[in-house]
Amino acid sequence: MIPKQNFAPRVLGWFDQHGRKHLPWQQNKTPYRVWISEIMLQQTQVTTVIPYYERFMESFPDVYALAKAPQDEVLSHWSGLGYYARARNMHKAAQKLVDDWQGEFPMTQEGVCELPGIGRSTAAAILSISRNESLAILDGNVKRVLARYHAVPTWPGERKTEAAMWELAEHYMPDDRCGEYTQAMMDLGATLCTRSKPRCGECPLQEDCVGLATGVPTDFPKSKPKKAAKPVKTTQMLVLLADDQVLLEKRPATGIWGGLWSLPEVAQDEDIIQAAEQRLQVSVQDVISLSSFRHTFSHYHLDIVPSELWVTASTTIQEQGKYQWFSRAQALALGLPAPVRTILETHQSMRQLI
DNA sequence: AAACCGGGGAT
DNA sequence: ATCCCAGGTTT
Repeated sequence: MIPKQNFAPRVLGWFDQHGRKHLPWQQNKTPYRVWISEIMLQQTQVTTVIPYYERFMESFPDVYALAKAPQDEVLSHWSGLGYYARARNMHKAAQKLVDDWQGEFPMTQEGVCELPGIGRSTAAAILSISRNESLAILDGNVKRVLARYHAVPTWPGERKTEAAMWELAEHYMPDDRCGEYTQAMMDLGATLCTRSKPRCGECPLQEDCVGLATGVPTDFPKSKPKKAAKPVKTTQMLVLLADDQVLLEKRPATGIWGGLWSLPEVAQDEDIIQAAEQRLQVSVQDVISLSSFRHTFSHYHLDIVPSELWVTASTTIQEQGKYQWFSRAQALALGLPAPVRTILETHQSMRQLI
């Protein structure tokens, strides 16, 4: 059992002296007002949120006003905050509160979690701040404070680590002054125990913060392990040959190889003859497997499985714009993705062997 | 350009 | 039940 070490009293003492207590949503702390502030603060800094929050409350002073407002009006009040899905969820949640809960927030955390856009942490924030319930939050700020205080050795994105951190959060949650404690933890993380340059000298937890004792508190929380192994994707590329010409496909302007001419691709598990005959409108006479190879991007490996298809072009697919037949010389003069160029050059030597 | 972020959606 | 992503900002 981890001792409590006066954790909450120290955090609350610091809050009494240094915490922010006059923000708009810290007055008249109804569940509704706290909820709106929490959603806005999930995505945006305090100073930006304040004017949005005040305009929002003026137009939608309670859950009934929000529920009956047209979605467009809600979104226009959100305009500039981004993450519009959260505003839409909020609007839906307001309607649910009115329809199913007589406009009141449910009495339990589980009940509050049923509302769209509200999960365990946000529900705990709403209920602890507005009703002084002893429910712990675990947002990014609290994660950072706890990860440092205990020098948590693993990445909080891991399920086990996250579960352990929820236990810590609950362990330190006091039975009194719950709402203030929630506020205090968020403030501590936001103002002192920041991601870089934490001001440990001013922290109420400095004497027994294990992260600080290591000498490098910013080593915590441990960051997401760098993918040593880049993910591997596989694709099949088709070298369609008809009358000494090869079929290329113009890539969409955006995304990988945007705007370049490339070989037609077929999904890893797809039958290439079927795919070619259906999608490329050719009749396949012969198939030759070429050697597979790996092309590596900054963020993944692409295993390419090329095949040479000897075909007769039955219809006029070349008129569709996206596809075009080229002589090998023409093709090699185009902007081609490096692996495609490799295939076409290799193919030339293959051809001489046949 | 990479990390971060709570919740939702997909698997 | 678990993993991964959308949609942004911050470092």
